[in-house]
Amino acid sequence: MHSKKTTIHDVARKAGVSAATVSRVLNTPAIVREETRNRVLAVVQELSYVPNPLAKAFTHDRSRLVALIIPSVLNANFADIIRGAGYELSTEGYGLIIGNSEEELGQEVGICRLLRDKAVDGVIFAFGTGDAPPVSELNPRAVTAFIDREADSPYVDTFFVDDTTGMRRICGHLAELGHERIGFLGGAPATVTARRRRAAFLDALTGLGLPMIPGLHLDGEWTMAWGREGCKRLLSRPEPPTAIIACGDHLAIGALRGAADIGRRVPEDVSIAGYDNSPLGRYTTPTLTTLSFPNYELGRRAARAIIRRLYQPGAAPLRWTFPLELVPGESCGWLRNVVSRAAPGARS
Amino acid sequence: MHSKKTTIHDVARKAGVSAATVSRVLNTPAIVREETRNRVLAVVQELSYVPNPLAKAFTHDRSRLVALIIPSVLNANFADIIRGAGYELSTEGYGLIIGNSEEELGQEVGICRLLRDKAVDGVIFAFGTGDAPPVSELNPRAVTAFIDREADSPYVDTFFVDDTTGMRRICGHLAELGHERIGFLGGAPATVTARRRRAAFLDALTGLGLPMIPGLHLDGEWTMAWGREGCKRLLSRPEPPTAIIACGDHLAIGALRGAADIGRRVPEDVSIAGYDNSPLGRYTTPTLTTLSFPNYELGRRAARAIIRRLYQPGAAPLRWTFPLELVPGESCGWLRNVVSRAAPGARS
DNA sequence: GTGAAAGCGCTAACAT
DNA sequence: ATGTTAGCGCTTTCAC
Repeated sequence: MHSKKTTIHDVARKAGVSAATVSRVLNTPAIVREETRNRVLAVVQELSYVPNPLAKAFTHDRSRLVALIIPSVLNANFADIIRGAGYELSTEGYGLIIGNSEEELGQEVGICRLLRDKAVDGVIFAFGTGDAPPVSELNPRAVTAFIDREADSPYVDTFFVDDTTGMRRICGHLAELGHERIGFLGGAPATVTARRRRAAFLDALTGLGLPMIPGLHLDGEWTMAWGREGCKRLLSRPEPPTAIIACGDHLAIGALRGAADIGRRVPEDVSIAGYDNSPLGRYTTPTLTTLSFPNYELGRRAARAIIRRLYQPGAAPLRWTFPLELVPGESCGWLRNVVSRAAPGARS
Repeated sequence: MHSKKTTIHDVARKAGVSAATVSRVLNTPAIVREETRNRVLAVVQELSYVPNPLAKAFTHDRSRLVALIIPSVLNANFADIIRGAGYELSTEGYGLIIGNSEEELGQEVGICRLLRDKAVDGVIFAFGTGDAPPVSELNPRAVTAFIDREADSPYVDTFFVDDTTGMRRICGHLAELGHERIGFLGGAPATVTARRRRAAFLDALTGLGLPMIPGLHLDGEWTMAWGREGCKRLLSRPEPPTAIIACGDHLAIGALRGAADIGRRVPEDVSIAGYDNSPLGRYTTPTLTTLSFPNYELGRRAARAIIRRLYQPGAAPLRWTFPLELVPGESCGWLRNVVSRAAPGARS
């Protein structure tokens, strides 16, 4: 049990040099004479000296900590963002703090306060509410980056996915399969993500000349439970949709279950499409037709952007939009199968 | 644009007091005269002064940061541990750093090095490899807690789940349903968790007087892919098991898919049980018979333990074992259905 | 190339 | 009840 931690002065004394020299050996080895350097290094080794990170952080006024605020750690997609950001940050010697907002602005405020007390160097806001993130609660020095969320100031980097094209791909796919009555399961309307996807969906419908049936477009929450419930609601209508787009894989998985609850088979009775290419979608039965979603990449890019901006505060703001590609699965099928089977009411 | 951050001295000067008094107002308000206090508080407000957290951390020699090292953020169970720990920590003003070990000891070493540079106050090791965690790489002052992993030193708190009873419950359930040929899909044998669950399974078999058929007990990895593959392997045997226990819900979900791949129905053709009560198991079709698993609670308790030990370094080590209860789902059914294999008659 | 000294912002004795 | 002083461990001028 060491009575005291060894400091730079202990090393200096033992090596017969000044603390400044030890510091130089450790930080800018090139500028110190080789002989001195080796001597110091030997003592460092011998005493197994490790510079006090807290003191370093203090003198540098940098914690080398970056936070990622996401609506939920339970969603496998967000988990991939964590992975991407974590990978990028750790290779640069940065630590990653996770903030779980549960989609509430209040929580975000609390998290930001906490982060201020942790002196994080940067914050990535991913998805979340439509409200402006409470950056004012942050350490003013902290730089920010946004994922699928609009920035409220210049000099922040933003990363989006191309929902417009993505929705067009999914809708186009369903249209090719003969579907016209397409239901839509939306996320929490309080989130920009949900609003944007909904708008993109309607846009795609129009672009493809498909009928617009507002009663088939439901808003909800970002939970599997809602996917299940919403799906049942849609399928229980007198004129149910023949295909349903759930604008998130979690919703889609819930929808799959909802269909099963009321004895509808997918895709024989109804086609169901997801949105974020969750790894889970490869294991459901049927597998999910969905959209490739660059979660890992989004996390990496946002982390990169933070680090970059830490070193070049005035760098031009990045604004990146990732494409979304169709990932065909078994959950969407031809309309004729539905027609031959479904009984209820007339068709439009 | 502030040319400089306002410090405690700025506040002191403006309020006509010493820095020490400002510090007292902020930290131990009770001991300063009300009038002075109010005056200082007013200035704090006016200058919107926020104490430099880095300086605080430095002087206190405490970062108020705790790390959680888990094998994967992609697993919904681990996510619940994150949630539990995050909740507990944030209410105490602690930040949570996530370390993703991907089950590799090498990664753990790297993470611990990183954490040392972040001067974390405590580390929770959850699951992971069977090797001793590289605590030596940590800041020696950091306290530790372990989840489902054996501690290598006294004075650390450990949290386990009662695999023995848990496995007995599952096996007992299957036995009641008439199953005797029970297959087992294990996790990565390098992890203690996998080894313990396997041992508990064999133990349960013996306890129930069920036949021990080693060929039906497979080791693998902690992935859905392995669950799928392993399941197919078991079911393709000349004498396949009538029930399979996957010792993790991810494995079980993979197994469900594996059964579907080769056209076996669950539970009509084969029963499949999971292990960690993942929320996903409620949404699969069929829903998973599994074991309640106190992930959130494990995270909370471990975080609590860390905080406690931070304040009482010499506290007696905690060793807690959580019970595991059966969570019946649709994925396990009566043996007679398997035997007859014709009509899907009664369901359990 | 290296040392001396100042200082980052805060807190904790010690005085008063 | 409040002010003074002395660090915490490191980096960084500025001399030499």
